[in-house]
Amino acid sequence: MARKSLAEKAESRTRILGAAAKLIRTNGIEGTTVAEVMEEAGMTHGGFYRHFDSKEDLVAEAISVAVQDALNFFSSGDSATHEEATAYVSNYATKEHARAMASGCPIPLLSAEVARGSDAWRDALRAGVTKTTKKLTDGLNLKDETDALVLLSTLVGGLLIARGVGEGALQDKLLSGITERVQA
Amino acid sequence: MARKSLAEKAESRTRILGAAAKLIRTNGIEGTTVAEVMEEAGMTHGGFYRHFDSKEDLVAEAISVAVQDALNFFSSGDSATHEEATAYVSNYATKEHARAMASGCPIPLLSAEVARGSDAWRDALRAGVTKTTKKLTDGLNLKDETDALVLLSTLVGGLLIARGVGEGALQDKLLSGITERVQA
DNA sequence: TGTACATCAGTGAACGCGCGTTCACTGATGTAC
DNA sequence: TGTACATCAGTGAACGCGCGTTCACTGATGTAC
Repeated sequence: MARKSLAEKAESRTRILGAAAKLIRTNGIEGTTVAEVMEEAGMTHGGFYRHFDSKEDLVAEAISVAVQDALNFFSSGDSATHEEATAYVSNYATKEHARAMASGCPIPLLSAEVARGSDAWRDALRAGVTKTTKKLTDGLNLKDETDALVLLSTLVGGLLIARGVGEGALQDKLLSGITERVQA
Repeated sequence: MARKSLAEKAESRTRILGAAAKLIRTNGIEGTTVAEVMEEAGMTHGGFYRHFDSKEDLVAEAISVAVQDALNFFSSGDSATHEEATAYVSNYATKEHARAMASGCPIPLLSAEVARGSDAWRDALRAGVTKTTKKLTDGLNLKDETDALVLLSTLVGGLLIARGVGEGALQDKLLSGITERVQA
């Protein structure tokens, strides 16, 4: 295949990152292959290294993309409206979110692998946690960011456990319990 | 090598499961190889299939072992003393626990992979969540198991995020915030 | 209780396979004049 | 503005490697008599 224009290259890169952000959440980082990502982006695997130095490199950027996806739930800027923040909280611990891995919050899906991964991966995830914390603190008028971190922990832990135990009575009790007790 | 006695075979099996329970928490399920597990157990990889049908099989049992490890924090039986339960809670969201992957709580370490895995894996994890919930409900005199599930979610989510963002100011704020606000 | 022999725990080499990465190649794009 | 040519995005085959699993082999264990 012949050379593509710079604009097309930029579009390819965006497609690769989007595919990776989706696949690492669905199948995990180790469970996602470079070839799969490229196929999902509509290309063959050989061209991958025109865009990224390594899979590790791709993953670092894909985490940032997944984090940004999640933050796009809020209006742009550093703050959030009260409506956005309460909607974020009440949509978090739900069956729909538990099932939606490809587009779900990256924190419960990726944290364990990121913990064992590179500094760049943790940097990308930390940026997401920090920004989400700011949104919640602001939107819910919490007294400090620590309150938002604890709230986020409850949501993330609840969703993680809900997925880990699988669908059924325990998951239902857990998800409804979280949503109930977390409403401000 | 010659045949081993039945007693020796049982000891080998126990060593393999112990090694697997430790390694899957340290390196993840996908990040753990059969050869590594066997080496950690003091054997070569070829003998593995005298004990387990497949890696998936081993992992299902290893999750149960890891879960039992965590429950051994409590005295035996279904209930727990108040001291045990408060100690469990106050030791959970700590730097020590965040660093101790090999012997740490399996829930934050394994849930994401288990969610994508087999029914047997989820069954093993669900048993752990259910038993831990009972211990906390009982030991802390909570009004119902849902309260215990929400508490466990906060602890698990907090530890998960702490590891995901890595050591530093945010992790410190998160861990101390959880421990503070979770004391009954 | 002793003997004969079938069983099988563990070894180490080998299997097929899929991984991340590299490479020669193509021809349109980008650029120097 | 047009021309000549160097660049390089993407292809598809190939690389070395490590994975889960299989297998022939060994000799002490377990068992049938």
